[in-house]
Amino acid sequence: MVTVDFLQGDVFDPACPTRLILDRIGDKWTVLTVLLLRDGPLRFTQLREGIGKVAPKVLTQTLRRLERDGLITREVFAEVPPRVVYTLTPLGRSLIEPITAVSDWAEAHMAAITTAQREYDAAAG
Amino acid sequence: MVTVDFLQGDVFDPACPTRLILDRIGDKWTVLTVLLLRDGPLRFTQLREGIGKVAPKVLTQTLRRLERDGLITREVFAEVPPRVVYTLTPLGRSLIEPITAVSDWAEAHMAAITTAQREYDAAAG
DNA sequence: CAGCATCCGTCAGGATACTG
DNA sequence: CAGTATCCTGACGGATGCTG
Repeated sequence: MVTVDFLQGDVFDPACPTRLILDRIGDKWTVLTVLLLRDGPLRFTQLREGIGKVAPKVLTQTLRRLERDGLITREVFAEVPPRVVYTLTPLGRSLIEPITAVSDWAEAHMAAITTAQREYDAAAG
Repeated sequence: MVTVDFLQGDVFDPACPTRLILDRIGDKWTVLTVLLLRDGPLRFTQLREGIGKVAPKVLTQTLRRLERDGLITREVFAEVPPRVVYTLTPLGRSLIEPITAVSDWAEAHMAAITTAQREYDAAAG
């Protein structure tokens, strides 16, 4: 087993924290949700509309996971009709920075990637 | 549609570069592969053993995708037995930095996340 | 409004066996 | 050695309908 010792922890261990976060980041709506909440708390429907095309079930799953991880809080107001507000915790807010690092990289190198893809596809198929 | 204008590009667009990279990062072996290649070129079997439990088919998929995106190169030596060497391109190498940012965040906040999870699970189930 | 319940399709990922 | 060829499974994501 090769180790990657410039990273603490064993990325190869399925229980590795980095793997956990990578999995979160990898799923379809988590990052988008965090980004949407960046400018302030939002209600369920606002998130739903903000994201575009999410089934409520899926959004709920995403939100529950984020809540469980301590990245957002869920506040229920005992009103009729009910109102539920989701807010980034400081922990959740702090995630924006590494996300942005990835995003910046993506923006910066998108052209190169696209070019590489075109060349690859042209070369063989 | 809410926009997240502190990020260039529309993260909500499925064709968004950030989404593309996020998807790559999200899949199971891409990041590990890049990290393994950090210290120099490796052969197929070395990667296979380094990762631990990957079906050859899956590793091939991962490598092909990385090659197509221009993050690694694939060199075939016409020998018997065949030898194939994978190497990070400068582009691929540059991805290590944002990955590390995420990893560092994960390490730094792992304890907080685990605590949050335990509390959440204890509160309800 | 904010979801839960239910059913369903897809596809990444995996196990296994075989080959240039 | 470095894959390819097959077959298979499960979890994620989605569509729809209903309810406190």
